[in-house]
Amino acid sequence: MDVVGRIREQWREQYPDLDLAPIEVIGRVRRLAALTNQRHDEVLDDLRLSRMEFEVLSALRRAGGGLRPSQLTREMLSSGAATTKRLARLEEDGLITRSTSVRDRREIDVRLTEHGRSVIDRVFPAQLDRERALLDPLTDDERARLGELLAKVLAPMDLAG
Amino acid sequence: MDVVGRIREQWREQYPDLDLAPIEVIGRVRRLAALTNQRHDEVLDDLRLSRMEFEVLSALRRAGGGLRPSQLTREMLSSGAATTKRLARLEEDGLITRSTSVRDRREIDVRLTEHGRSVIDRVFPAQLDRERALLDPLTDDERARLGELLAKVLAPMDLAG
DNA sequence: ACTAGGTGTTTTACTCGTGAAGGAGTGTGG
DNA sequence: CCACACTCCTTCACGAGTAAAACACCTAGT
Repeated sequence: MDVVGRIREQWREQYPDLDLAPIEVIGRVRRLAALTNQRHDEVLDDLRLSRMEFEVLSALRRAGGGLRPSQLTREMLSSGAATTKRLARLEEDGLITRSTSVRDRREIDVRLTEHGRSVIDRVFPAQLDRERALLDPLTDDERARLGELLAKVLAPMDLAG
Repeated sequence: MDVVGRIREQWREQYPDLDLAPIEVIGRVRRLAALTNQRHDEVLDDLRLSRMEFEVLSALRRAGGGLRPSQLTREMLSSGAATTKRLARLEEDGLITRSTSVRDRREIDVRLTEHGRSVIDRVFPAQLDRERALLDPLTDDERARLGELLAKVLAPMDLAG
């Protein structure tokens, strides 16, 4: 039995009449996220890059072109203030540029620099390998099934909030 | 297609030759954890209780008796310093007591007060209902299968560290 | 008994996130 | 045209987390 299974056992002893089934999913999702975040951080620490800075570079890289801070904020499920700080730091490190849009001068166009792009092109595949290794215990079919089931839970939540 | 599916599409356009399958699982796990944490927080905000304080009370409640700070730290995957701060606040609010152990005076025995216990006995079932609602899109079989698959990924990680 | 080393908790100094207020820019109805 | 409402981004004040050092205590070898 895994850690979450033992936790559920403990709860069952305390609350024998409660339906504790949701723990099996939600508890594991939260714990798995915490652990994968830790692993992610270990790799990035060596590169003097925080996980959230990595997220910014990733969002820019996969968008293919420039993004505005408000778009980045939406992608990252965090506050606008956090985005400003991350961008300031990434700009100082020469990984991105910020330029005010000509058509609407409230808007900022955030873009990867040459250097920023080369960093993310190096780091992203390495992170992907790391993630693939975590899924080694699953067969390809199981991995696909797991992805489907997660999508089924996630889809309505993303619509709602 | 859900948000993570669209993100994978974007990556595929940028890196057509990379195996992006891990995103389907890891990306969804992380996003789902972030969203469920947000929901959790909403409920707790009304009660002037932070999510991490709730985690402390939960760990104590399901343990059935007293725990030491180091045990709580392990349960919560966070630093010892964080545990100290949370316990200080919970003690001030009258939800727990801290007493130094007699046999080994380095150790602290953390226990729920009457009040702390009544708070968690009220809040925990409510959170469980909330979590059950999130899993409504799944049949019972799907929920069970999802739990199993997550356990399969989680078990080796928990052993490792 | 003394001390060297180990363990359990707290303190310190710092980073990073947040909500709310602020500043700058756009645009619309009178 | 101009004031008012709205949007986008940033700044501010603060709360919470962390790593590392400090502190308190125990224990085993001499």
